[in-house]
Amino acid sequence: MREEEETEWFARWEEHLPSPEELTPLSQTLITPALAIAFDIPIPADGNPSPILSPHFLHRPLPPPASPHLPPPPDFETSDLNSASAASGSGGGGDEPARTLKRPRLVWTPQLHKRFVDAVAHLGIKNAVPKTIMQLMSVDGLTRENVASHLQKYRLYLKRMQGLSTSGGGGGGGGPISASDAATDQLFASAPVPHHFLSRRPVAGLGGPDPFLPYMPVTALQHHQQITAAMQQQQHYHQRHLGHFGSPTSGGGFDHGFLNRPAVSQSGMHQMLGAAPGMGLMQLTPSSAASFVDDLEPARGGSGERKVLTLFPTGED
DNA sequence: GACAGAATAT
DNA sequence: GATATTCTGT
Repeated sequence: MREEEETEWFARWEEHLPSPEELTPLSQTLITPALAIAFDIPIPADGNPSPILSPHFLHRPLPPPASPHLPPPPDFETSDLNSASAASGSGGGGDEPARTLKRPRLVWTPQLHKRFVDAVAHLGIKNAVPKTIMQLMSVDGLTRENVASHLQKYRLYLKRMQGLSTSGGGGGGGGPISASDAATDQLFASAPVPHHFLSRRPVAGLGGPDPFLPYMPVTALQHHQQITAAMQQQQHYHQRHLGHFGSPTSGGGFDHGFLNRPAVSQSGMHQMLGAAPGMGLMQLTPSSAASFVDDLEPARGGSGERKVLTLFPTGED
């Protein structure tokens, strides 16, 4: 029956949820040492180098950059990043420090989005407001603005989904959530939308007994394994190149064998980003080194100075 | 003044 | 298109 299905997907989805421990921090400072020096920004070994992020990793025994888990990103050409950022980097000088201090663009990875959805689910769509969501997510460096922005988009997505399932129009026929091939859908599809989100409220006839699914507290979820999430992220990016999402059957699709591998020690990664001056991209990346390589892929080389920031759940909320 | 949500900009 | 920033209402 339907319920069983939901229970099933939920159970599976849950497995993919990142746990704070797995996700643990690894991030990078957004300000490279060079920049820090250039702009006289203090970088305490055990403190906050910048107001941008709270670098747990900073006082964390950072694994050597030569970590076996950190193979040189094939697609990621440091030189490109460097040169690209050179204009805005310390060398470019053209950019003001203010720019450097500017909060970098956050990339909502599937993992991060999962946390987001999870939080929203727990709060209930009605109580899900940026601040609360942010707190529930417990992601270091994540701001209310980040969440608000994402929430805005998420709502639009939900609305769209509702429209599809409600008006029965769109190819949604099969289920409530028929992932389209839009990038957005891929991301959002990576974290199932609780069905009750899609149902426009207890409509007569639907008779949803509970507006809520039995979501377990985030804290509980956090204890789950999540290596899979890392994989999904990787796949997410692969998909962008290879084509589509739902091809678990194909050898290259879902390789659960890989997913089920013992969690890679989160101990080290992301330092590399720090090595890319001018790169302010921030990504919440789970500890799996396996995924970070792909993560680094410059989502958009066009703009030249896109920045990514790596965030991570702190779990200390 | 803080926050949420929407609109607009990058 | 994704995310940030700004604007407006509460």
